[in-house]
Amino acid sequence: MATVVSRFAPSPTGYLHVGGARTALFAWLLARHAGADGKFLLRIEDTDAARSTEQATTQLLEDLRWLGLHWDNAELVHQSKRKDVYNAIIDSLIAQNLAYKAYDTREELDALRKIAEKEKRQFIYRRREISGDERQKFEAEGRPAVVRFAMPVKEYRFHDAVLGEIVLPADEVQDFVIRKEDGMPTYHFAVVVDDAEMGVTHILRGQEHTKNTFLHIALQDALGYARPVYGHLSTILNLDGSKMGKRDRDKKIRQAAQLWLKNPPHSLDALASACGFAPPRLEQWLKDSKQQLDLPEQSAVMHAIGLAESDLPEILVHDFRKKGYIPEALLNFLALLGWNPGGDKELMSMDEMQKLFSIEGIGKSNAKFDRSKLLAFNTQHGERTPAKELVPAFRAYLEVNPDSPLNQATDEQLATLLEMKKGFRLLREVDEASRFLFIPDDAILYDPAAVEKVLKKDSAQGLSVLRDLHTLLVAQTDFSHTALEQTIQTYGEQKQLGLGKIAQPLRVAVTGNTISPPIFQSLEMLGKDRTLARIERCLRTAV
RNA sequence: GGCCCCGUCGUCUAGAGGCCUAGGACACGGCCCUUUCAAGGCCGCGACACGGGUUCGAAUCCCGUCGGGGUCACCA
Repeated sequence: MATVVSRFAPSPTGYLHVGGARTALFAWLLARHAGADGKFLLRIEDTDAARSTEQATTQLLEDLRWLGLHWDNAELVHQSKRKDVYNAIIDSLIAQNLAYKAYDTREELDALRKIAEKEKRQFIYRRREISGDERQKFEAEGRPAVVRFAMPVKEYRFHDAVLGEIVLPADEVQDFVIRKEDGMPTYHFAVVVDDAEMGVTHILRGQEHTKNTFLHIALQDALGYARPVYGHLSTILNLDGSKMGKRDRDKKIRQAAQLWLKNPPHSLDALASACGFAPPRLEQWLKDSKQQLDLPEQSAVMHAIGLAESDLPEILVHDFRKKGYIPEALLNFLALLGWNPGGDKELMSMDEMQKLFSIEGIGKSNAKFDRSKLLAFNTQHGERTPAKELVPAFRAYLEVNPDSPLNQATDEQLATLLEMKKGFRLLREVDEASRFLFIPDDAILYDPAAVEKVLKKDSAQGLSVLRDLHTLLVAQTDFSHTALEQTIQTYGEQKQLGLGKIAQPLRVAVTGNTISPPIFQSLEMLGKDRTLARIERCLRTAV
């Protein structure tokens, strides 16, 4: 089998979002499919100092680890640290006259673009000869310059592994910037050099890069690099057809904030002080849909206007983790957005996906992200995976939900909980449904509607059942769920009561609510003392 | 707007000229099971964007129309 070296090369501007996750997954799958001959590399594209942050890199790695998309290069490649490498190559390109310094100011370029636009033609940048005098003058006055690659004017074509033959006619060829004024290479230059140096053979990336590929192959030709296999992936869209982006969360918060300001009327200053913002900053954000808040700012605003995390669309990998998705399920779902192994196969383990993956199976058309299908996938993965194996995912969930009392639980307990709630849709459901087991007895809050319906109605039949049960359970020595069920079954037969009439009062007494994991197992886990304590407290205080 | 890509149920898709009165999954509706919530079982609803060709025969090939996406940076 031929060697496959694929890579994922994100720019660190925040948490990983699902589109990026899918790109990473495909590249990972491609490498893993090749087994021992495959490598998956990770590189950080941080040539844009203004947008890249250290923190974002950390988050990115964390997300990738959570997904289980492990990379094979021990040492992470940061483009920002390779400036000298790039510049040496750029200088040699200049020496060979394959690249040149261009002194146009941004204003000049803008003006040229405007003119082109007015004349309804495309702006094409080609080398503009300047006299030696002029050059000297520019250099003397220290006029800033970029370096452009002198792209040979000819037709370019390449075979895209997913899209097929792609052509760029010669009249669209132009000289593009490879070194910015600040001395950093542009993305186009850095990718080409790094992919070559890292020995990358397969590049899977978003469709927005399709046309960039011509620039990259021109550079490869000039530098004598081999041309890797390219495959451009379709875009993931929202259900309404809009592009699924990190901004969607921001958008939702902005809408909610505007609504909050309107009815009932609140002042901008009130909101600003509630979330600790300077009013002008807040106002700007509210008006300008291009502005974005960072994560802490978002939660400050959400807190101020009473918007819950669960009201926001999940976009970032982190959101899905926090919500209680299992990484394998997310990955399985993502994989099927634009790829399928052919036939009816849908539910797959990571191993199966690795085995079945191929570039040929990648589709060309955009896919809409349907969360309800993802939810179903999560449910099915949860169901088919043994509870024990789900514990790490549950832990990872709890890690980002530090407020959950389940953080106190042992792994064994978590496994039991998972087992009890088999059929759960989200880990969050297991969490929320089990919290009653990990809070103090006197912290149970009785839902008034539940008390009314289950305990008080029908001349307080529920209450009298509860008193009977208390007596029975005091005498109960074996508190295993099977023994408990036995006892209560017998009681029901004697009283001619269906299990519902007995289980529900018990549920309310122990959990405060009408919804819980299976009741007998819950009682077993709670233990005799706490069960009795809760029944007593309920009889005493709930009515 | 120029250029590039795409177009099968509401959604993800199977389909590579006859196997298609178009298959699966999710969602939705109904029924069943049930100690709650789920899960599960069964049944149902539901698509080849449109118009022309080519062919004995087209969801599959060609052309056009329409629709969607991408891209036109010293951002990646």
